[in-house]
Amino acid sequence: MPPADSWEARRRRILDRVRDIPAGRVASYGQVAELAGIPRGARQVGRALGGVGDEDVPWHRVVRATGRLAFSPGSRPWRRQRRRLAAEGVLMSDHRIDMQSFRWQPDLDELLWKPSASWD
DNA sequence: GAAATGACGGAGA
DNA sequence: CTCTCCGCCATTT
Repeated sequence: MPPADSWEARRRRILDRVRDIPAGRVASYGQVAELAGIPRGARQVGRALGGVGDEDVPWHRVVRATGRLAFSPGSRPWRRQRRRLAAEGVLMSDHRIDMQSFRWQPDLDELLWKPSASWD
C-alpha cells in the first residue's frame, strides 16, 4: 500500500478545492493550499494546475496573492486567463486584480447564504 | 546524490 | 515601488 498522503492524493485535494471557487471570484495559490490542508504549499498548487488539460478545473480562478497572474504579462497563457476572468466579471486594472473585492472568502459566503443562524 | 527550477508567499532592507 | 533571502517540495538537469 502506498502512503496515505501521496502526491497524487494531495493533487486530487488541490483540484477539488479549485473546483469549489465560484465564478466571479478568485483565490490565491496559498489560499487553495490552506484549504487543501497543505500549509505553505502554494508551489504545489501551481504544480498541480500545471498538469490540468481537459480536466474540468477552473484553473483561471487561481491567481497570485498580490492580484497579479502567475504568467508573464502579455504572454499567451496570461491573455487566456485574463479573458476567462473577464468573462466572469473579474476585471484587471493595470495588470492586476483588486483582491479586496474579488478574493473568495468561503466563510463569508457561508454567512451570506445561511444568515440568522446565530447572530445577535 | 547535488543543484537548479518553478502557474508561490512572506518578511525585511 | 524594487530587490534579496528563505521556506516549501515535485521535478528536472
